[in-house]
Formats: sequence, structure tokens, C-alpha cells
Amino acid sequence: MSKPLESDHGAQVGPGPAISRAEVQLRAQGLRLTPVRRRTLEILLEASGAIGAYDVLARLAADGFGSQPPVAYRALDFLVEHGLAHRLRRINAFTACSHPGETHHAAFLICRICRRVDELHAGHLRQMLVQDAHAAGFAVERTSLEASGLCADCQGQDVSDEGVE
Amino acid sequence: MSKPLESDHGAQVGPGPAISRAEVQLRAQGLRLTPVRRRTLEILLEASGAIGAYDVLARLAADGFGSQPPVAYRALDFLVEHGLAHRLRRINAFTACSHPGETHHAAFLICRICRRVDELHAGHLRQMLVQDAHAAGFAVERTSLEASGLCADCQGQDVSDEGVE
DNA sequence: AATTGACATGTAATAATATTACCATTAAAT
DNA sequence: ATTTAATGGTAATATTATTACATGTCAATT
Ligand SMILES: [Zn+2]
Ligand SMILES: [Zn+2]
Ligand SMILES: [Zn+2]
Ligand SMILES: [Zn+2]
Repeated sequence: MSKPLESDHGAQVGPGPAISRAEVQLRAQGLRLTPVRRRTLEILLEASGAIGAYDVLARLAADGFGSQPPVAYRALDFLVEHGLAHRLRRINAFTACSHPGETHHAAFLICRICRRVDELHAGHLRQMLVQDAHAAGFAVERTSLEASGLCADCQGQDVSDEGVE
Repeated sequence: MSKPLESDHGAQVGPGPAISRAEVQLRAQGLRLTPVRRRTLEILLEASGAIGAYDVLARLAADGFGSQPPVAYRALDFLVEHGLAHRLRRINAFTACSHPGETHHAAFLICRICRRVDELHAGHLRQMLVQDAHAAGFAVERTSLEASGLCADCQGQDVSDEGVE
């Protein structure tokens, strides 16, 4: 209902390059990076790691956007749908895409301590899976290729993985 | 109409071979296939496809076991932990392992229509991912390799995949 | 300018999935 | 028999996600 005021989240210097590029890319497809969507993308980009839909929602609400789950899920789904973000099923969270614009299939390395995500190009992995599936008579539509473990920074913290999946 | 000596979940004829093997395997590891766990495994084996924890729970409760979520989650976690079942993160569901006993890394082909699951051996896929991760300084602990799409039976039913992930 | 229609946003309510905490019971070990 | 660890039960709560419906925005057409 309310029109969000000038965002103070480092906005004085204008939108980051990632945001600008996203806008250009979307306009070229006849799509719009509306305020909620733009702010949602900013939130993902500002985050140090993957974040959950409800974390995104809380930030959106704090910025004057709607406070009900569909507000966040719609924006997140839009970004995922159009290649600007990814959904991580292992941890029910979202992260900004590292290679927006490029058509790509990715695999994700998710640190279980800091939740930072590294996005690998995984066209070859996916292709193998698609072919194995095809040999089994299965027509692949979507894939999830995700690993959890420890990022370089978090290794050597001797944190047990007992009970972690 | 009914075969009087055969019970509804096949109990009169003794446990299925999968159950017997599971029991042997667990005992060899000093673990127990308790009644809830056994019934949970049976439920997964009887299911035609992946099923959710709450579906499992409802069946357990109907058989006289506890009716609260931890009853199902504990049994499912135990089975997953010991290689008798798998958790499918794309659809928040569980399925009996097709290759119990064998140490293996699998990829899963999940039909979005009938929810049947095909389990592929994916040691090579996983190894590639682990190596790519290692090259990026990431130490993999767990992986999820899942695809959704259409199984052989469900192809040709011209069911749109719009809005499906 | 008014009408239309597609898209976008907002809310309330509810559904679906999962965990924590605590206690009782049972099986194993001493 | 006593102790201990593992298991199972329940209540309460947390977390994640969807449905349904009303309102608002905007650009194309009349
Ligand atoms: Zn990406
Ligand atoms: Zn880390
Ligand atoms: Zn398996
Ligand atoms: Zn199918």
C-alpha cells in the first residue's frame, strides 16, 4: 500500500551493476523489474549466503512492502524463473545467480556453517544425468545438483558433521 | 473375494525379502529394525512412489503407532541414515532404497505425475561434482542429485509442465 | 477520456513440512 | 538387580509454502 521511500541500502550511488544488468535483461524480454522484485534481488545480492523466503519477507516488510508470504514467494519465484536467482532445495533457501544472463545449468556448493553458496557450471554433469535418465526412459525437465559441506573459509573449524545432512 | 490367510499388508506370508535383508544387514551393524522402523520401511516399499512424512505418519498411526510427527521422522531418518531409504529434497518426500546394503551414491529421477522414483547409480556423477568442488576449495559432505520430469509410463500424456519446477 | 484486460501487489487464512522439549518405556550391559 | 542407553510417545511450536480473493497499476484500444 505504501510507496517505499528512497531506499537507503547503499542506494546513494545508484543501483549496483548487477541490478542494472538485470533490468536491461528483463526489459529485453518484455519483463519488468518492479520495486518489490528489484528490492528482492538487492536483498539476495546483499546477503552473504543463501537466505530463506521468510528472511527476505522480513526485509521487504521492513522496507514498506507487503508482509505476507506471497509477497516474497512471488518475487523470488519470478527471479528464479528468469534466471536471476536460484532456489536451493537442500536448505529451503534462495541465492542470487552468479551468472545472470547466461543460459546455464549450475551445481551448488552450500556451506553448512556460513551458508555461502558457490555456483559451478554444471552443463556436463547435467548432460550426463539427462543421458543416463534417457537411457532409463525418463525425460528430464528439471534438475537439482547440490552439495553441502564446508567452504574454504569454514574448513579447519573442526565442527562435527554429526547429524547433519 | 478375499484370500483369508493373506493379510492386508502381506504379513501372514512373512516379511518380504527386502525386509528380511534389511533386518540382517542392521543386526550385523548392531542396529535394530524395531516395529516402527520395520513398518515404516514396509510402508515405503508398498508405496508406488515417493511419499511424504505425514503420509507415512498417518499409516503408522492407523497401525497403532504414535501419531505425532517425530514418530515418522525418527523412523525415516533412521532408515535414511542407514541406507535403507532416501530423502528427496525436491519434493520433500521419502522412498525406499533400490539397492540397500550396497554402499552407493545415487541420483534420483522423480516423475512429477506419478511420483515414482528411479534410482540411478551415480558414483561417477558424484565424483565429478566432488572433484569440481575440491578444485574450488570446497569439501563436499553430502550431495543431492535429483531430476524431475516424466517417467516412461507418464510420457505422452501431454500434461503441461507450466508452473512446475 | 474512458474502457478494457493483463499483470502486479496486498491481505487473510490455511496447508504442509519439520523440530524441540520432555517424559515413559524398553532393551542392553554391568 | 541395577544401571544405562536407546527407543517411542506426546504436546507444543517452528518453519516453509500455498490458496483464495480483493485491490491497484498500467498500457493498449475504443
Ligand atoms: Zn546461476
Ligand atoms: Zn563457510
Ligand atoms: Zn539407494
Ligand atoms: Zn510417472
